[in-house]
Amino acid sequence: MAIQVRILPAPQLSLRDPQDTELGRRILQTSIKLLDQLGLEAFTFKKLAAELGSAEASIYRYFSNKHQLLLYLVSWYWDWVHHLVNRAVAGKSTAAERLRAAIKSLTKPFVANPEVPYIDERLLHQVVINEGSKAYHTKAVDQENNKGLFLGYKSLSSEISVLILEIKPDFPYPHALATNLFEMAHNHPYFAEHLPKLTDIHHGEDISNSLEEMLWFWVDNLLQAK
Amino acid sequence: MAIQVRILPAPQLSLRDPQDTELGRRILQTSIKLLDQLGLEAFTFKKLAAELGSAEASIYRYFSNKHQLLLYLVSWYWDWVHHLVNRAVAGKSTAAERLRAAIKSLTKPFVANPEVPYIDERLLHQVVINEGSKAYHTKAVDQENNKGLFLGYKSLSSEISVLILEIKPDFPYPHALATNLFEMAHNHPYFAEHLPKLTDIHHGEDISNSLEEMLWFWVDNLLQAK
DNA sequence: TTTGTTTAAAAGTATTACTATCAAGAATAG
DNA sequence: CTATTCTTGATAGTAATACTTTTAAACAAA
Repeated sequence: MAIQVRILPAPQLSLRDPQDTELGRRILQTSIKLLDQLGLEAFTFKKLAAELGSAEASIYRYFSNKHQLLLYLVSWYWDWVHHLVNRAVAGKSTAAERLRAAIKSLTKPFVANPEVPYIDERLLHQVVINEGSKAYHTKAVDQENNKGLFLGYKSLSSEISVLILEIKPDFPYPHALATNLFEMAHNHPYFAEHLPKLTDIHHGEDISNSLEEMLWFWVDNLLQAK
Repeated sequence: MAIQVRILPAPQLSLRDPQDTELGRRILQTSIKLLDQLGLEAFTFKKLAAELGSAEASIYRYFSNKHQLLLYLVSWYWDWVHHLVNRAVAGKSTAAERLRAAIKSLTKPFVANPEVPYIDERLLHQVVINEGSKAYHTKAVDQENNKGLFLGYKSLSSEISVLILEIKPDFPYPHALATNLFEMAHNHPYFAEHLPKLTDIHHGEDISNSLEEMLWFWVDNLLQAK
């Protein structure tokens, strides 16, 4: 019996859920590939349609523009990471073990055998590292936030901050620390590759291990505050 | 005698230095205002020209596109903050005092009497908070980095990491901590305003004081690591 | 006075970001 | 099994964007 994971992004994130149709799933799969290759700026629905052997107008039936598609993908990503965190945290008995496991999931948000056939989690992880911050750095943030488009990110952040408070109930900055962990988990691999002067971890082999170590160092020392 | 501060961005950051001409200075002044009002996506050279009562083609003589203009402004910003940090650090006798002063400059990068008449530092600070990360989240990062377009940011980061090592010579992540301070200094005011669930500081009156306090808390605890 | 530089104005091109229409095929309901 | 609805691909069209080019006037420098 194969257990299928299905992430359910809020309906406002698309005109209709692309996961429901063959074309929709191919849009997701191919847009991740193209976003990785071209970057958000050079990515267009026209190029995506060409790659799909489909028509521009067909894509517009799923997403009203490329920003909405990006929001969908980013939101999918955070729901996915949330799922991984939940699974990793499940067995652990102490709060410290749970936080440690959560950090491990954050720094390695993909699995050997992809569970969702039309999403390459490894590639999506790259895309979110490269383009993710553009999802909320826009003039429409407040509107989009009111529509609940950032709930995935916020609810994971909130869950991590609960873990933090379990370890140290009087820690004054649980949300900031949680967010900080996410930001570091994405920024430092990017810096290591492109702007190495800005970090101390090194591009190459086991970057996710040194990243995990660094995040744990942060948590461990900040939670020792008296 | 009036002492004039003049920031000198690398020549590669513009086709010709806008600070040299009246039109150039008006381009800087007005583009900051428009970027703040419209955001990078809706900002165009056409609108800027209209606002200036000038022609689109005239602006293209200074900057080859809006991304280059953004890079120029961001670079100018970091050189400016570097200047403030240098000044703040100057009198202090201990490394801890110097770091504390640097953090203060980071969280309040403007002065009562603007020293550069054609740049509103307060507004530029806002623009860099909102749009700054787009300067390096692009497919051309590596090229642009090789051309030295991010030297302003990197050299300030390097200076702060030296301060960190003066306090604790065996601290394993001086660059990451320095970068982290910059990122937090920009992200958390943004979060406080738009995505308050992601932070613990509050939008309003003395946000820069609570921000300074939080950054110091970070530094102080991380540097206590044994 | 001549020369060079800088600008505003206008016009033109290629691409982007959509919107609308239509016909064929697939799925679905009665 | 037929009528209807839904979905897609194809085509065309529009407005805005991101430039580039040319020209002529203003001005500054030699």
